[in-house]
Amino acid sequence: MTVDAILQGAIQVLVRVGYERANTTLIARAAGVSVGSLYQYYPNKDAVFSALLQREMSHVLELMQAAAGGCAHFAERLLAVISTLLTFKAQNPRLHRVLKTELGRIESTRAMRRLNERSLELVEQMLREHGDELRLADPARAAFFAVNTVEGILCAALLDAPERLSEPAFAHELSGAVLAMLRSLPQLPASGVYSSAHAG
Amino acid sequence: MTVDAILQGAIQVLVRVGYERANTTLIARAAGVSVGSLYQYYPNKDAVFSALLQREMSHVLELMQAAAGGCAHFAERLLAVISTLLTFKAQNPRLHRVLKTELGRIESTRAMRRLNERSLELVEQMLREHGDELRLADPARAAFFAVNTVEGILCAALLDAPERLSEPAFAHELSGAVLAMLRSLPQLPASGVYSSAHAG
Amino acid sequence: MTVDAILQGAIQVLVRVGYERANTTLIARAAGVSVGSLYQYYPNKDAVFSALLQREMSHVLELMQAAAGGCAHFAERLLAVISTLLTFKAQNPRLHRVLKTELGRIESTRAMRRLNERSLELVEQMLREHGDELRLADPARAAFFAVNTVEGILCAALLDAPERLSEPAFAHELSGAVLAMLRSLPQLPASGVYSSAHAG
Amino acid sequence: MTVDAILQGAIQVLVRVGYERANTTLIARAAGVSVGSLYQYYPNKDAVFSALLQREMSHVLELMQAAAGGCAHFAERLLAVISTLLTFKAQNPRLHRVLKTELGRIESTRAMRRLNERSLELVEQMLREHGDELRLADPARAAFFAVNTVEGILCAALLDAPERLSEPAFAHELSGAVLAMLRSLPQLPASGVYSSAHAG
DNA sequence: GATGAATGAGGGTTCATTCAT
DNA sequence: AATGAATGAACCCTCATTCAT
Repeated sequence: MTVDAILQGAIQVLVRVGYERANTTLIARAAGVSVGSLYQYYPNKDAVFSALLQREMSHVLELMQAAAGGCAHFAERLLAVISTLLTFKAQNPRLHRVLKTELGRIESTRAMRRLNERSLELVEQMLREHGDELRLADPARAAFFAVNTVEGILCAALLDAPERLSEPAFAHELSGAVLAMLRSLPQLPASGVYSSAHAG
Repeated sequence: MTVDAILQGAIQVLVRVGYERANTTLIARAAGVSVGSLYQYYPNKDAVFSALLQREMSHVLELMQAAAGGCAHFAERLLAVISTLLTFKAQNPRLHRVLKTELGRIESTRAMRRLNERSLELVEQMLREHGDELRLADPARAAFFAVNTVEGILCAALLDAPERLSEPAFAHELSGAVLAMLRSLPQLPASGVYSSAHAG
Repeated sequence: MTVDAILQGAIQVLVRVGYERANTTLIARAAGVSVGSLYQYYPNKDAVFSALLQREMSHVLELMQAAAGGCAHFAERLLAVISTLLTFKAQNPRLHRVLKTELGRIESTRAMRRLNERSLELVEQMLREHGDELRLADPARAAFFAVNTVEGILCAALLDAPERLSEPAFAHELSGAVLAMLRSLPQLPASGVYSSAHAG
Repeated sequence: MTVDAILQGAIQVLVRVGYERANTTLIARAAGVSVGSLYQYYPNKDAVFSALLQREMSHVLELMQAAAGGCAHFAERLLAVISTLLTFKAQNPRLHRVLKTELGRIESTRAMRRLNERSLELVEQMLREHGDELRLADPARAAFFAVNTVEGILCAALLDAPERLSEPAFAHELSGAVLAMLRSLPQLPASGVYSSAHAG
């Protein structure tokens, strides 16, 4: 309850004044609690931002996971996942811009690393599930490329044109680009049966 | 002279302790000058980081521009440019990681915006010069995708595996991926044959 | 409580080292609080001095107002008010010398201006209440002359001979001088006789 | 030459930014010389302001002394002296406001004390020269009252209505007020001859 | 004599954190 | 558990002064 209020306060403050000017008093005030309470739930300032970052990431990861279900083809699934991601960030672009561009130091926290890995794994998992269709030689590497391509373009969009983030056209464009990229990556050698068939 | 020493000091400090813990005294000390001198050349702390960021970006932009010359085909050129970029950042990955991930607020400086635009323009220019080969419907948009794909992947590599940054294989992989992405983007309607057909 | 301690600290420091050498650390130390506390109650250093100046002025204004009551004739009243003022400043001449001679810039604060006006108004009011006796053509102007004459002489006395400030002879001298000055200022045209003559 | 340029620079800076923000670099720049040169002629910053204050005071004292000559009656002389003073300060009211209200600490310099005394002596001398007319029991005390009355009113006028400083009406008003004050001060007992004549 | 870059002590201010209530 | 006043280390920045050229 209080924990949640604090994270909401942190969001408000980050959006309003940015990371540098965000301080615990401001966050506590925005949360409607006292600084003392803030320190009862979080050991220090960075822990608040770290928790916020983790919550947001976990949340969007779940949304993406949910969106991924119930799609037959990989292209559909990719689009669904990317749309979900863009729609999520479009709900509060200022916040996500700040999280992306001003919280760098925190991102190297161990907990953050694990979450980053989880999102890589989610995508890798997707790629593996469509192994027949994609035939990627190295799904982990492909996931790394796909995830960071999306992150890079999303981050730039957050800065340049946050209002276009939620346009379906953007999601289509982006997922098309990522798909093309994935198809260009090294593929598994043609599987036995088919290749011998061709050879035959 | 002193200006340069200060930027070198800033680099050392950023590498050693990161942005949050970097302070003007530390920078001045690392530069071998006094704080007063630092403030004689830069109006405030952020101006130092801003100047550093600009210098690094300008430098790599020039290197990339030079690398772009003397390549016949687009694929070659793209590879040359990406290799140059990766090689440059690989020279001091810790620095470039910090610049990329902890200096977010500074990046919204006007001067930084202009440099970002310059790099977009450089790539857009490249794409236009190979218009016949690529036939991109919207070179500016394509440049936006290409640049930010590279940035996203580069940034992740800086965090995860800085040592692999300078491997030629990585540059090949990345430039191949970008090329594939570019080829998937909307193309101009076919010309040549049809137009002559119309003309005929 | 803390607020008061800070003002007492400011007084001590002003008396001990003067305005130029007074700094927030010194004031806080003299007040027995931390710098942080000082800044919890005052937005900046000058605000402390401003508050002190205001408090002292408000205080003496009230004392003067009280002293003014219960005097039948203007001469008595003027003497009472001036005696009060001199006695007040004589309690801490070093402080009031510093306040008068080293805090010039602060005096142009809006709050200070208003207090200055209040003291002018107090005197103007006094002059108007004794309109029959004094017959001043321009009480506001007369107040301006009277107040600043007292201020000028008081300020010089604070520098030259603070110990004589509380001597009753000085108050008598000064109030006599001010009274003479007031009587020399332009008067209203004679009334009474003439008006009744007209009426007759 | 350079000395004079520095004082002119100091005036410009005081007028433009006030005492607190006035620094040696600014003064040197305004004077068209280097900081080094400033320190060749003045041992430290305060010495510059002190010299300026002394020069201005000496100058106006000379002007007042000159104006005092060639006046038969005391009233004329007083008016001439006060007019000269007001006219002088009216030439640069901002400067003289700053000198009066922000340079308090410097005014307690020994050199300043001597100049203050000189101006008191000038007036005392005047009062003595018109001894027959004024019959003041204590000319030094009278000078103290007169000088500081003028200073007090002048200082307030400098703050409140600098533009009216040069109006002849103001000088008349002020000199009339001072005259009345002087006439109210304790007088010498009637001299032998006359009093016996009256008595007889 | 003149210059002005360099110095670094000093001071204003902030803010993460604590702890008595 | 909650509060928020108090703390004081830390940091940005200024500027009087020096001194090598």
